[in-house]
Amino acid sequence: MIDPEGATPLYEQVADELERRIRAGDPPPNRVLPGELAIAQEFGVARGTARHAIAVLRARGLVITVPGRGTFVAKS
Amino acid sequence: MIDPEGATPLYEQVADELERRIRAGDPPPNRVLPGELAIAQEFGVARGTARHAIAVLRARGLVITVPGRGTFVAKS
DNA sequence: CTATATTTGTGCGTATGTATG
DNA sequence: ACATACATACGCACAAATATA
Repeated sequence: MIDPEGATPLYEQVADELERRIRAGDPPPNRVLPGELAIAQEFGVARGTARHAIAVLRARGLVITVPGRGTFVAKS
Repeated sequence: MIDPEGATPLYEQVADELERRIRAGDPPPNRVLPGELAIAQEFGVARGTARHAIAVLRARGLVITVPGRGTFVAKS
C-alpha cells in the first residue's frame, strides 16, 4: 500500500490513500480523521510525514483542521 | 543531573534518573510516581518529555500506568 | 446525583537538528 | 541549494478516567 522505495513521496502516498478512504465515505463528512500519531503508526511513517499528508488533504479542500481538536472531513 | 546539551535525549536522561531512584527504593513498589506535570517541573522539561520518559520506564517493565490514577512502581 | 480536582490520554502547532538524494 | 524524512522537544487545549466532597 505504501512503498518507501517508490518515486512518489511518502507523504503523497499517505495523502492519496487517505483521500481514497474519504471518497469511499470513511470517515464520513464532519467526522474526525485519525490523529497524526495514529496515521503515522498505521502507515509506519514519522509524525512529520503524517502531518505533511494531512496538509496535502487540506490543500485539496478535503479536510479542515482545528487546532487542539482534530482534522475533520469537509462536507462536499 | 540533566544536561540539555548532552548527546542522550532528555527523555532518556529523565528516565534513567527515575530508574535510579526506583532502584534506590524511592518510591517503593506499589507506590505512585510523581505525576507527569510534577516530573516535568522538577526536571525543567515539557510534559511531553516527561510522558516519553515514563513510557520508557513502562517499556522497561519498571512501572505500570493507570489512566486517571497515576503511574505505579511495579513490584519486582 | 452533581460538582470539582487530579491525572493520564489525545491532538494539534511549532521549532530545531540530522541525514539522505 | 532543495526536498524528503526522521527524531527530539517545546507549548497549548480539550477529553476521559478516577477519586473525593
